[in-house]
Amino acid sequence: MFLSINEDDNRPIYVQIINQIKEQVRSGSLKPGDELPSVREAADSLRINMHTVRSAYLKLRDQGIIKLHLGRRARIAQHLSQRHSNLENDIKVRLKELITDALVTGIPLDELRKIINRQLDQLNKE
Amino acid sequence: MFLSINEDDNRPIYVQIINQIKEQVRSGSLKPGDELPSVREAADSLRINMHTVRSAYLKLRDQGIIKLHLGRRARIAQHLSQRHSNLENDIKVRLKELITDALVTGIPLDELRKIINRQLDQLNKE
DNA sequence: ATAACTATTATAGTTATACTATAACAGTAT
DNA sequence: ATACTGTTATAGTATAACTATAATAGTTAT
Repeated sequence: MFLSINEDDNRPIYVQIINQIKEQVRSGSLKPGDELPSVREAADSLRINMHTVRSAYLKLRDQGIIKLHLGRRARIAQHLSQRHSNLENDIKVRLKELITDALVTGIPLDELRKIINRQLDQLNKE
Repeated sequence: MFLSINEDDNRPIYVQIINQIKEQVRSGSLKPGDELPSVREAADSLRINMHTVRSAYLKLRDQGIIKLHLGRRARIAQHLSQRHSNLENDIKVRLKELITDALVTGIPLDELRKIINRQLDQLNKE
């Protein structure tokens, strides 16, 4: 299974699951139509409750990333990337806060620029 | 007063306060040594409880951004920007998630680059 | 010194979030 | 049929994010 829980990560378990699935979608490990593990399967494997997995799946469904159907496993949505202006604005707000945090905690602007470009460039290469 | 609460923002009040103070520090509206409003003053003005303001101040103190002393108002720390590798790593993790979210929700990489550069460039001009 | 401001600490209660646990119900696939 | 699926319901625990009140203690101005 491609899911794991990091005990040192203090974010909620369901958020960690969401992030991991999103990352797999971004990298192409998960493609539209691909099946996700069933909530019971994932829960047993991660030794957590079924409902914790389900809450992650529900959020992903609300974000249009997966599709849920009674009796069938969750699947990656066929048509990802439905853009909403709200989402773009949310990204901008988070970006602004991230930059502020970096600057206030002492990372200089030019170094921040480097860190960002390094991550963006790495995505271009993939 | 330079603090406000956005009802539409679903983040906790104390987080909003933290972000606003950090942004003022970044922009230079608040400089090292400057006094913050007293917890009671801020609480009355925002119509919230003293302890909500205090919890924001405690977090800011833990991040080394403000100093607290019994009987005296909180002040912006003299020596900001104590860099910890943890903080830098935290920034990188948040950045990666932000990029993933942007890509998965349909913002193309080159446009994301533009959005980021626009925000960074704006800071250079200030 | 005392009054009026500060922060700090303690205690208690409310509401919401993030779970865990169990069970029943319903659709799907073999 | 049966063995998977998701869905719904109900209940409980632990923690976070507050609100409320009050007592204690240091600071500052008069």
